Amino acid sequence: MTPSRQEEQRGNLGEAIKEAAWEQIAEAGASSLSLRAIGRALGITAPAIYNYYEDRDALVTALVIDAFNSFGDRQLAARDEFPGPGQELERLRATGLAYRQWALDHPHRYLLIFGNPVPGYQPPMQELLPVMMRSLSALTGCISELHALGRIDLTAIPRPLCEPGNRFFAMLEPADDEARAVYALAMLIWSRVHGQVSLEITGQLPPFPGNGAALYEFELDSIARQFILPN
Amino acid sequence: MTPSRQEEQRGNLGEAIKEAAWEQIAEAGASSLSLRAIGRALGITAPAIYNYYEDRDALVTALVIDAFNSFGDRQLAARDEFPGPGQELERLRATGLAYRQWALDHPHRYLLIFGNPVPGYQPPMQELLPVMMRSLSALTGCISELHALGRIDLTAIPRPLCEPGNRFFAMLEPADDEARAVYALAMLIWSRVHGQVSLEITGQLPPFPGNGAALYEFELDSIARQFILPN
DNA sequence: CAGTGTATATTTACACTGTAAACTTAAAAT
DNA sequence: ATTTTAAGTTTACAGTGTAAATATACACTG
Repeated sequence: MTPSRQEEQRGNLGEAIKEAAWEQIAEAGASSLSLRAIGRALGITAPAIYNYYEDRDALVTALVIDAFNSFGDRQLAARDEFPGPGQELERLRATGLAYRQWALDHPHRYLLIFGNPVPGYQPPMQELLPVMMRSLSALTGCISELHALGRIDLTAIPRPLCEPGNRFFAMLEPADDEARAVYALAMLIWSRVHGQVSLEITGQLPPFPGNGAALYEFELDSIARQFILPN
Repeated sequence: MTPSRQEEQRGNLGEAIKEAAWEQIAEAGASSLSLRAIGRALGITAPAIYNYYEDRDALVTALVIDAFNSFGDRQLAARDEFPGPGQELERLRATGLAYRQWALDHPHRYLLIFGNPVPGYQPPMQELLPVMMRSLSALTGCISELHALGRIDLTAIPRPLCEPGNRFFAMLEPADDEARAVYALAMLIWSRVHGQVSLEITGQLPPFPGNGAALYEFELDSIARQFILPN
């Protein structure tokens, strides 16, 4: 007698549910995620999922955290490709290129964490902030390094207001003026790469030479030229 | 005997359906749009909507077209605030500021036309391309003007590939190299403002001074300094 | 070993969703 | 006056998330 799918999966059903969810998201997008369809794929019924995730939102949160970790891993790995002193610019560029490549590799994960919020889903920031900050630390780290080397002039960068209720309050509150300027520049660079990448993966940009990279590399060069002093 | 809501609406139910849909979208976002809830709000049953829109997608398309027209109206109005010769830079900046302001005024409309695709919705480009091109014409017009005045150097701008199947194929196909470079620069500028605006209205950017405009105006200045030659 | 407790599933049920089909009603056209 | 047509309704079906009650099987305890 062959073991049922249910018995095969026993013990790691929580992970199997996430895997099935990713497969479903890869096919039809993040917001058409069906617990019943996940159950069908795993040979269980939909309410069984409630033993592993409190509700649909909790499952989405688990997926978001996984996505942030996957994204953060790539960001940090790209940064560490150029670990030496004197390679600060290469580090920054590598994280920039990795940003787009990860998004192209996992467009639905990208949209899940950086796109429109899933309807009705309120992200629990307390849970997400650590993985968010880790994933952005590659960029902010590069900026900090370059600033410490005197190669970035932060005086003209607008400072963010530090108002409670904002998504990044817990991140900005303990930061001094310099750190806030670093964050602001990171946000500015992030918004540029996000603009292109989000339009590209949603098919709203025409294709460019070099697997679509020409316009993106133009932007990376623009960022370096505008903000990073030579030498 | 008071006239039923049904009788009140008769004759312009098609418009009333769209209005109810916008109200619903303003409350819960674009993808949680319910035909039955629209019917409830109007005192009709859901299947009656099928007399005005073939299905849910057709209603979404009508909403998208309305949103593009509203957006385009504001873009063109902003451009026309500085109609004189010699005001080309002010025109460009006014369209840039109007871009953000319209998004802040109508965040759900913005996300509907420029954000994640609504799950399962395939936009009919043949219908949408005219209103899309009109709404982008304020920006492309400003760039063309400035280029004609010798104030933009397009040589370094990457040219888009013109491949069928892309969203903008019908727009790029008849354009010559110069027009394609204008489009490419427009896409680049668009991706920058879209990056900031989309992050801002989804609450992923911290607030900045001047009603959040400080970082955005910094970007508009960056665009002008990088691409527009003085005089 | 017997019995109990707990974890994990299922079944059932409810309130939603889009939409297809058949039916009713009222106005317009011949 | 009769027929046609438009624009509603009711009914029905297949799907959704999820709450509540129920069944089952394993682990621990007396």
